Amino acid sequence: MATRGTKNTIRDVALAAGVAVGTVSRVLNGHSTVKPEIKRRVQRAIDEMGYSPNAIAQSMRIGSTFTIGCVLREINVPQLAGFVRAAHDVLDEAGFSLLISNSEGRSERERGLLERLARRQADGVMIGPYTPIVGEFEAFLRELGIPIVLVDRDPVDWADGVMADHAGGTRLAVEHLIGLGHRRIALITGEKDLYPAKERIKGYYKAYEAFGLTVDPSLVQTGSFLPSAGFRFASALLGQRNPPTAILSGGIDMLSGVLRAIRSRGMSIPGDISVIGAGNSELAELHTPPISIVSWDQAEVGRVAAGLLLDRLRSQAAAEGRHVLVPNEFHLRASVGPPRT
Amino acid sequence: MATRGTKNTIRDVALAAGVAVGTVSRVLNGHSTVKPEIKRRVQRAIDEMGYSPNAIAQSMRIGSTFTIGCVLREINVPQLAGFVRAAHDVLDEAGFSLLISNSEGRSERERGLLERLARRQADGVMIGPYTPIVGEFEAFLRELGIPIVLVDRDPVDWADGVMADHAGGTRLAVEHLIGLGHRRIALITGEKDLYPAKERIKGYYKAYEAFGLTVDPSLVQTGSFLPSAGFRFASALLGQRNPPTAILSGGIDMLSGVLRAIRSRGMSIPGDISVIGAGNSELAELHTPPISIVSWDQAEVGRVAAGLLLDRLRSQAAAEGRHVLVPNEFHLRASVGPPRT
DNA sequence: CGTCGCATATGAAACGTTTCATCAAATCGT
DNA sequence: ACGATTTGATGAAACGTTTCATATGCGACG
Repeated sequence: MATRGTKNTIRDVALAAGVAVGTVSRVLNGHSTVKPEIKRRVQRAIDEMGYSPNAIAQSMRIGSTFTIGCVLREINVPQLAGFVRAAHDVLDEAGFSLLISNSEGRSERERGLLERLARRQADGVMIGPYTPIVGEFEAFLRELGIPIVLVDRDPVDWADGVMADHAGGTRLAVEHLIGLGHRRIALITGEKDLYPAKERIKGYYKAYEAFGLTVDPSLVQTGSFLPSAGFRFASALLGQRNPPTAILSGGIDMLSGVLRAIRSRGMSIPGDISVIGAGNSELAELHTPPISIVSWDQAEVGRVAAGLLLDRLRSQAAAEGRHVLVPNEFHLRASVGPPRT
Repeated sequence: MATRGTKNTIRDVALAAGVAVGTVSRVLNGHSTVKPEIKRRVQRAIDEMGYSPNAIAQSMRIGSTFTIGCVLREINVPQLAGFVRAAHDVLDEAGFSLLISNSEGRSERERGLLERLARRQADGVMIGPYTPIVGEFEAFLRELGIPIVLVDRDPVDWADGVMADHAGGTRLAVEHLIGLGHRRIALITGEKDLYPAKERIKGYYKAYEAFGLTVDPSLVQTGSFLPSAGFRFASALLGQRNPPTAILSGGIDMLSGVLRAIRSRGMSIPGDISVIGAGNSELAELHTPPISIVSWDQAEVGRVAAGLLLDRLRSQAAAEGRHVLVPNEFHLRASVGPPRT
């Protein structure tokens, strides 16, 4: 209840209760046996002076900070915020705090942030790095000495990972389009060596193969997940001599750029072009017409990532990395129709 | 470069360099004078063993953690994520880390999270509490002993604050509607004692007064900022015997609910009803028709919040709380038209 | 030539916990 | 009633830093 100007310590509590600091500590941590009468006395002292233990000092002693770091490209995009939110809930429940940061997809920032997390003795890290996890950067990650969960990245055997099955979802979507008669289907997505882009391309090719068709490589545009890239790629594709009849927007926040590009050319959806996005959003749902999407449960990805980390922290067993694949679904909405003939 | 299995400490560095730990510390912190030759020797030892200081131990000693906490209702809504993002950038620049958490607008969670931040010795907190800042909760906040920046809440003299001028923006919007001939304008917004709601109501009334009109109180629906409330309130209003001809959605993530409600009744915008949202979003921008909005610069709010906190940390001077009002603008888009007569 | 002062390096204390080896007191069995 | 055992409290060490009061070496000055 009461509060001094100056923070009081376990020593003050011990003094007030007339016991040794060790005893207060045992009471605080419910350790072994403390005589009920002493326990009450200590408890009362604690309550009266509104004492609560200094977590930094505890961390220093026990070597664990109950802090998890999270390094993503951009927490400002709703999908990733959804991931963070879900992971937060799981961690919070377990008494862990979440330290977040934006890498902006820049390599040196990713390194810097991770070094900071290591210095701060974070107990674990969730990260979806843009730096390729090979060679020097891979060594760097391993030597950090912190359990890592990779988020939507190629699985490695020395770390846990969660991924969404972009290949599967993309394949469903493309097959649907082909079934409708589309033969010129564009796929735009991010840096092509990054898992989500790579998998979408893979799914795209598989669909074409399944129908015995050959891909026009000029219809696959890759390089950046940014909305601005969505606009740029879509504009370029639509301006071609022989434009696509359908566009797959293969990045969680690229859809708005693609829609702007279509709109700026005065084209209609799905009359002039069919559109499919990646990841659900209010935009996709409430757009006119509603945009079909390939989607997965972002919250589930967050929960799994946090869960894997907690598991690893509990059982120090340095088992092999575990990898969880979250399924992808194709949601058909009015933005998809047969190609204009 | 090299890395031992076990983390090495300043002691190891001292040993390797053949100096005392104090000397290593002085080198690390660029303190006073160290003979160049010694400095080189120490630096080399540091580099060779890839040593980096344990931030927890540093915090313990110097009493500062370089950590800022952030407690919001829901980081999953893009507007708030935008706030977090901007604040993060400013803090990151200054070497601070950001600890985030979701209060879900629940009082006991807010308290719990703040207690946790205090235990962790956070250097400051940014918070937009849902618990009214009076009486016991106010005392609790003050006694936390951590600098606080209130985000979009009523200003108090003992803490800094950033607010958006919702009253001004709402007034502009309502005046525009009245000017177009609207007389039955609905305002839906959150818990009516919370700053953003209260201000919007204030602006709404001011606009009516400015035109010498009287308000039909049944058109002002308050109680929750959730999208689901947007749907509920809008549905109720549209179902009235004498429905409004315009709706102001007075909550950053209520618009989708309002739009769903309008859609579910098969009404057209702006033919049957004019719509204005709060806070810009891809949804508002790319909707058909685009939705007019009352908006403010969320990133600016985040930057200011972080800036106020850093200022306060630097100059321990316990000056009075400073308060920054971020302006609101009305963006007219196609979702607004004259009322059907 | 002795002493003062300055430049630098040292070692120990301190930050607030937890834990562990002791130690004192109480309880038990015979 | 007395040694053996258990129960429960104690005090100090340890975690990895920073900092501060000393200590040492060295050139300069009277």
